[in-house]
Amino acid sequence: MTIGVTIGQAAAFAGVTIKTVRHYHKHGLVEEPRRDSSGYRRYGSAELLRLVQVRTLAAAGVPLAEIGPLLDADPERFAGMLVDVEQRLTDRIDELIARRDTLRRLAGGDRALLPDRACALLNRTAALGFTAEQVAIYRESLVLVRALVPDGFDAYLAQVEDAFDDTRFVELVRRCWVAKDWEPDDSRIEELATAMAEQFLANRALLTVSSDFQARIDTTRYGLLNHFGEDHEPTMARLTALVEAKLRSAGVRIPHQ
Amino acid sequence: MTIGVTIGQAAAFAGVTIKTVRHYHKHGLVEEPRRDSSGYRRYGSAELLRLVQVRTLAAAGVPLAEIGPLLDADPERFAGMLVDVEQRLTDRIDELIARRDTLRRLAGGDRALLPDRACALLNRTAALGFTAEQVAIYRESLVLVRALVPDGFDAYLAQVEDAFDDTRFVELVRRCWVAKDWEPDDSRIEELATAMAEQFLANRALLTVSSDFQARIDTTRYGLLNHFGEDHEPTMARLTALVEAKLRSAGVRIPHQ
DNA sequence: CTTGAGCCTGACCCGAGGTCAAGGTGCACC
DNA sequence: GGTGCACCTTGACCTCGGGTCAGGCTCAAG
Repeated sequence: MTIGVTIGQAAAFAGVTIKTVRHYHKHGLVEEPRRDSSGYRRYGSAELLRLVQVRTLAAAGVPLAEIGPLLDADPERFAGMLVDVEQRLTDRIDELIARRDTLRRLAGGDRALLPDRACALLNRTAALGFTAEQVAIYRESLVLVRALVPDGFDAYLAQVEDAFDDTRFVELVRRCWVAKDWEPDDSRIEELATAMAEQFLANRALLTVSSDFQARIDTTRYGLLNHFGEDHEPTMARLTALVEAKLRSAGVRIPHQ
Repeated sequence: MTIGVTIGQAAAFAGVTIKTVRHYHKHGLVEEPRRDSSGYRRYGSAELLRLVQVRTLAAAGVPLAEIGPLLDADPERFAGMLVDVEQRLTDRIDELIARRDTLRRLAGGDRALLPDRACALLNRTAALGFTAEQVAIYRESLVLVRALVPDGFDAYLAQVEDAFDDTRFVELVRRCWVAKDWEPDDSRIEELATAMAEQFLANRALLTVSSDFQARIDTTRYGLLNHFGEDHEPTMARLTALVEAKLRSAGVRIPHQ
């Protein structure tokens, strides 16, 4: 009567492959069992127990290099470490659940990149009558701002929400979008810049940015005026410059460049 | 005004390392963004979106090689594949939860190797007055039987549970254990073998093994008589041989060797 | 003008196994 | 007593998803 089970049976019992069992032997996690007359490994319950222990810990995400010392530690320490391993496992489970939620957002474009609050803002922008292109550009600016200043993003959103409550300001922004297609030397630009600056000064909340935000956004532009492509939009560049100049001369500190 | 965010900001936004972003570029998962005048990569919202998509799928366990085709598929197929990915993720979560439960069993030896039902059986064995050593040997036999014949294990347990209800049988088994220390030619062995065979014949249920079990256990011994170390226990070997002979002459089919 | 952080490429390294090759064993069936 | 066929042996190399290191460039601040 040959005593003990073969490597295949041991592997099946522990729920791993034969190769994995040999891997564990090679790394000293499970001692090599005795061999039968033909050189086959023969596993007894002690080795099976060890194998199940190793596999369970490995499957829980414990690196192989840590498993040996862990299993060889005295029972007290072992129990303590088990609690730790369980905690790590729980964290991983929670993370996977979070990933699954993110995955669901993936189906609907924006929601993968922006929090619900920002998506709501985009919807509001659309409802205010801005064109699809305008909304898309604004969306891009939101994504980039969030990437640039993750910590200040919530404060930024709050400021924009406030701005949207200022109907005169919204109207001016709409006119700025129209101005995009004017010639850079159109005389109405001067007029629009004056109105814009006055509105900013009348509602100073539009200008306040958190110090955190301010500190890091120097190279970027503030509020709704911030948008890329200015290189290709000389009219907008001129409008922005005029508004900035007017605000500065009214004593508002605005970073240059 | 430099447009777009740097690789570090993009990586932080997506929650990966810089190295990982470059890895994705190298494998064509995220297109290389344009570079600024100094050769730095500059990411726009399109690349950020793609990056978040890739990271989300990768974190959900989708192999990198599958992610490209998946994201480039038309929206309908994409949605379908997302469901599939989500299913895989759910499976993994469930598996991790199961692992966590197994981990808890690791603290208490037996429970990592044997189902609760088998542990209960061991406790019952102990309560019936068998010594700790006897219980330990029986435990080992249970583990090995489970490793050898995983599918037949439940049926085997059921049979043993029945056997334990047969008080005369239990008494005989206890006497067998005592016999272990007798000389191989002790005359009481003959007597004991006769009693054992009679009991088997009186309660045929003790002999029935599921065909599934039977088919694969030929090289092993049946029921409680099955235990290793017979090589070192000539007395037990003789007892077993006598019982088998008596059963065979009574017409019971027992595999040889 | 230096300092420190961030970026560039490229080559090699790592964990946890998987794959392939070339051969020995055990057993059932003809 | 062959002959499959599944299973076992060792050893060398491969894979995936990155990490690490080296050597050099760029940028903003003090």
